[in-house]
Amino acid sequence: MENVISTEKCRNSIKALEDAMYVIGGKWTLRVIIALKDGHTRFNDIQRTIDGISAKVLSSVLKDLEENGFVKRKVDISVPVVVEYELLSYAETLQEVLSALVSWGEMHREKVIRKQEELV
Amino acid sequence: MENVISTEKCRNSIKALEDAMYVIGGKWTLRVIIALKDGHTRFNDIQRTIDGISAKVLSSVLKDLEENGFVKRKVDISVPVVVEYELLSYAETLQEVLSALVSWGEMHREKVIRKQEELV
DNA sequence: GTAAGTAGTAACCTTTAGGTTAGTAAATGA
DNA sequence: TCATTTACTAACCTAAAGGTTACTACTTAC
Repeated sequence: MENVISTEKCRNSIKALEDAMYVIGGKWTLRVIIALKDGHTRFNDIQRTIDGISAKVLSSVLKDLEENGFVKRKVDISVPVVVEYELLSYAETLQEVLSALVSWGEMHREKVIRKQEELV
Repeated sequence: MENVISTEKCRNSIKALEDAMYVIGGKWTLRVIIALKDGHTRFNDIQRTIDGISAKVLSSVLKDLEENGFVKRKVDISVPVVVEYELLSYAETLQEVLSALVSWGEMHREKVIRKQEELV
């Protein structure tokens, strides 16, 4: 019985992990979120901040972010139309994931550099 | 000056993030690490625990994990040959990332379910 | 004698995320 | 007047991750 419960817990964790990776695992997803956090709210502005992203990809990432409740798309019907992407508070729930990834990445990079230096 | 420093910090964080995603962002990478953590050390054993993974993919994931210092491949030259994959202590550095992803995924799933219920 | 298990690899195919190019329509700047 | 900016989209293409099938050579179990 104990066992059944623990394996089910385990399965749930794995599902959760896969869900998380599905939502934020894209090549550009987190970078777009960061650009929005840094105050870039408009399409071309975001595209300019993120080196290498194409309009097509940015557009689809923004749509996904909207669907997942991270972002609100606000259209100001003026001439010309102004579209603004607003980061919603739900995006803040990613903070822990984000900082865990960044600090692990920094640590890993240092390790890789140390290893390279040893080889010289 | 202030600005130069902060934008460089920012660029570094982004690099770190991308490095991290590059290393652990594969479809199966974290699942293999979890299987190893759960005490599955042999090839076919790991493959059986991870539903859907093919031998080819498992083989390449294990090679990557070895290269990145997460895993040691130990061959016991007996008849038949026994190969064991040992999780190294470096894999423990992923703990924070792993639990952040799992708990975020669980939270997100609950949110999605709540949303679906509202629509009924 | 044969089926299944050991730890994979080779060769091939498919899917899909992402990249590229071109174009919209209206407005502003040089 | 011509180029540029706005916020995209359509159509197409590429690369790479991953999937499938078949096979190795040896051993044990039935």
